Amino acid sequence: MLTVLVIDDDDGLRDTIGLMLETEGFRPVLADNGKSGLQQALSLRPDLVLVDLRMPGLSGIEVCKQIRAAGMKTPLIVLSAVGDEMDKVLLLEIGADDYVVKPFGTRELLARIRALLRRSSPEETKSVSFSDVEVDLTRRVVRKKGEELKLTRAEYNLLTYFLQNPDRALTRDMILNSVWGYESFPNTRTVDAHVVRLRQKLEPDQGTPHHFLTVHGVGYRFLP
Amino acid sequence: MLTVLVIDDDDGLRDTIGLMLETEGFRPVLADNGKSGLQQALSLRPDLVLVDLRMPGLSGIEVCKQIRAAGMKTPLIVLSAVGDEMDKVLLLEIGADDYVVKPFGTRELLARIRALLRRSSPEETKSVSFSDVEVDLTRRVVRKKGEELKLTRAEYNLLTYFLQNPDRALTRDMILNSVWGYESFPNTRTVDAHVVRLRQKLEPDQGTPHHFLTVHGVGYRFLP
DNA sequence: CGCGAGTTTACAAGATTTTTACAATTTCGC
DNA sequence: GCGAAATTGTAAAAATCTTGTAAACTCGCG
Repeated sequence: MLTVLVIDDDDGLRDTIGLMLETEGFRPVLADNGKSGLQQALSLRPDLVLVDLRMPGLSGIEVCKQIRAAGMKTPLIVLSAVGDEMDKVLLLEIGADDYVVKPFGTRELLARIRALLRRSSPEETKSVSFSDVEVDLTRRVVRKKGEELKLTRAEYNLLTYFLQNPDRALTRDMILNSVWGYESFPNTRTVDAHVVRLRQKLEPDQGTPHHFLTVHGVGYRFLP
Repeated sequence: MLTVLVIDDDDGLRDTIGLMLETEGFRPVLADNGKSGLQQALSLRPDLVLVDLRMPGLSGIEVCKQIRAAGMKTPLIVLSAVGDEMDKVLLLEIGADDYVVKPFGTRELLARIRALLRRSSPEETKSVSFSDVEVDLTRRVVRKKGEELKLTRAEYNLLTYFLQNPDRALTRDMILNSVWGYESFPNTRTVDAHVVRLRQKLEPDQGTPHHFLTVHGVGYRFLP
């Protein structure tokens, strides 16, 4: 019998899912916050984890990351609310395998659980691409026209941030906060310096950016 | 008549397998938990053992290890649930010979049992290799160009962790968590120290790593 | 005690990040 | 359109961070 860990602070939803899993032949284990959920994930080693993205305390993002940081490869489904920005890149960044947007039917959730369990055994390589650039999220390697090229940590982080926010005007402050975090306070010009290097390394047409566009007076916009 | 020991906590499955074995001309012996299964394995000396990986109490992993620790060479098949990470290295680490993913058909299980009995008579050595390095998982010995070299316990554990996670960017924390476990909290630089020694002992081209690559700002990546 | 394995420390070498300075470009009032 | 002011591009210098490595240290054990 397969154990499914459900981490969600919404009591009603958590119980609903638990009941559904039980009737469908799974063994549900419930956690009502990120901290205890993470502990159970690590000690229990469940066959699959469902985790709510938005929780007080330890967020779903953190839970996912730490589960992966502990070396566990357990299939992981994120439950996200409607407004949440949820894309493939963020998903892979935090190590999740799939996501379901609330509100969802139990049928849909079940289908995704089964699908994930079915395909989770063979190791998939996870990558996203745009134009002639391919970003391999598990290897942390970037290829342009198939040939591997080296990005530094900041460049790589910036790139994945752009990938997570395609076609949106992003201020330098937004970028700094998201990519550099709240701890460090670099000059906003730092962003420019790194964008320059991304362009040098990734733009197909040197001299005229096609992907990393500048939004004058604001910041940048990434166009896949 | 060949005796087959079945260790599984799932009553239905255990009985199904038992029945199947009986009709196929084997003598099945059933155990519903790891502890009694291990005892029976040691006292009964069966010709083959089927063991469920995930059981309360003594897990299948432990059962396998202890059977091997007791010096028994009995063929051993692991029954694993879908989500379980099950690769050649782990399999050999714990001393199992084959595995079947649940749910499985009795035909498939039977075929594997027969195949294993057929080839289990001649002593097989179990190893994985990369470049000119050969890792003998049963003997816990590493050879480079055929010549045996000594790895310490930590070095060996780190190496097998790399072997289990080829071609993936691994953070120092992931490595620490998986190789050193949650109990001890060594400095992350400890990882570096051990990687250095693995490189010194295993890299063919001293000075430029071909297998133990560093991912600057992140950790390491092992390339077989 | 002395040994061996494992861990930490220290520091040099190297890589990356940030800042800086100046050139190029864009914006905007006229 | 013109020119000043603001903004951005860019390369190179400066500051910081990371890693490789060896040596020092710790710990358990015969």
